[in-house]
Amino acid sequence: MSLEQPVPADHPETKRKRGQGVGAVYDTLKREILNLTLQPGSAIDEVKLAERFGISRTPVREAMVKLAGEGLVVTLPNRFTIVAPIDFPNLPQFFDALSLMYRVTTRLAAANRTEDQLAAIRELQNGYTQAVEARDVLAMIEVNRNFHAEIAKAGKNRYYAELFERLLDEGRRLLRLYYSSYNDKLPRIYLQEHEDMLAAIERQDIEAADRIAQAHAEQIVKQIQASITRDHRLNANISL
Amino acid sequence: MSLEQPVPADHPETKRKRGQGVGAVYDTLKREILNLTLQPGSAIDEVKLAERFGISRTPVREAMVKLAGEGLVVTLPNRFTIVAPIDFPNLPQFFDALSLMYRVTTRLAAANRTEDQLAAIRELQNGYTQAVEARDVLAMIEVNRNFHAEIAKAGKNRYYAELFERLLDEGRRLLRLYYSSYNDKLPRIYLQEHEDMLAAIERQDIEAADRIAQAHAEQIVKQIQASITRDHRLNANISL
DNA sequence: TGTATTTTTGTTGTCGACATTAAATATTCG
DNA sequence: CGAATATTTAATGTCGACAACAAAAATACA
Repeated sequence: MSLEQPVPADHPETKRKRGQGVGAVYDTLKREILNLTLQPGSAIDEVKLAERFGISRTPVREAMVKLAGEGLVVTLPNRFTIVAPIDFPNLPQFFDALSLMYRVTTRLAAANRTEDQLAAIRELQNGYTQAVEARDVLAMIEVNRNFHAEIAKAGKNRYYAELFERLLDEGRRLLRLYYSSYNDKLPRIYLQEHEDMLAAIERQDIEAADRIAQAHAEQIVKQIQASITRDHRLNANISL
Repeated sequence: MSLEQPVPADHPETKRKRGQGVGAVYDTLKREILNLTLQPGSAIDEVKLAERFGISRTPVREAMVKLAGEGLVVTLPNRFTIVAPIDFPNLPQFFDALSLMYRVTTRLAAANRTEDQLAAIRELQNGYTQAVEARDVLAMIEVNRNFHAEIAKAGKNRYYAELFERLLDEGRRLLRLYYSSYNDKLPRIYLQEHEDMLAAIERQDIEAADRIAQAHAEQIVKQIQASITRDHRLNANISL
């Protein structure tokens, strides 16, 4: 089940400056993992990657170590490195942590946001609106992530922001998995919830921000869970 | 201000098996950073490390990348890697996140602990008692960290557990900084609080666990803040 | 024919060497 | 003598090569 076209070649002839190879591999791999361009569980070939980027294996390996540190890939010693599988049995814990981070970061944003940060968040909300109108699911998922990441940044707690970004990234894979086709209803609900969230942050209403964030989290969790249940039923039918 | 004797040589002649070099460097560096054996902000020499462990620079660098991913070191491109400085202006956010993780992990532990995990936690509490009796500050700090990390593990949420461990580690440096000499009063307070916490987890009293964890967090935060204030006053006097 | 052992194959983990970079030092010129 | 420039120095980031390792394939043996 390939969700995307074959990966365009990254012009290995493009001369990269010294010290940028690791970052290039890291960024590209991360994007491809979160977009499900690289299938969870699939093996990653160091040599091919090195050839693709026109560099040696050393910087490729360093990029792998970074990705492994964030749990995006898993290294099997002396064998290979695989794209981190999606850990379905772990989803309840994931949702729990995600919900808490939604709440905490939105609360803090309401308390600590500056005008500039408010504007940055609003800018992303505009981008989300455009993505909905363009029916561009990919863009919606990405902008949604950045919207909440920006709120976390405005909350000014890097520990929460970091964990939240990790959770949002992991969530991107789940959303990508279940919302590959456009569905009209959901995005509009989220749109309104984002609007309310933004308003609460603007008027620095911490308790309202908390309530809205909690509701928003529940909404999303419910949707993903429903999608998974639906998916399981489909699979069950196939095996009949 | 050296807090420890010169580092004992790690027997470079000790033949390590292939694939263990990175781990050895990582573990050793991590311990030395958290013990303040390596001073925050001090430079780390890749070549010397390679010589010390009797390996080449490649695995040393991979260990650095891992440490950098956890925020324990900071890499200055094309220059050197330094031990992560202690970010004092960031302490309020640190305390906020630490307190929340104390609460969340203790709550979850009360809800989800198995008998085995309960036993493991109690075992660590015994170790803490011994460290207090032996007036061994170093051991107290380390066992304290492991005690709470074990509680987090019993809570069965790896996202919380991971963040919490990172915070506890960072906390170790602060404690090490301010409690290098033994003070009789504090450890006994913590001892009692740990006892209460363990009891709440045992009888699966979630609300009590939460309350105790919150109080425990406040206690610790207050102590560290007081130490820092005291320290600042000392410094202020010096500059008079 | 099925199982145990050896050989082959592909990939990893590590090494020593080298070019690139930025600071430190020496040199030039006003 | 002092500031700007050139040179040296020291450490990094990267490379190509090689040996160790684990799976797969081939072979031997019961």
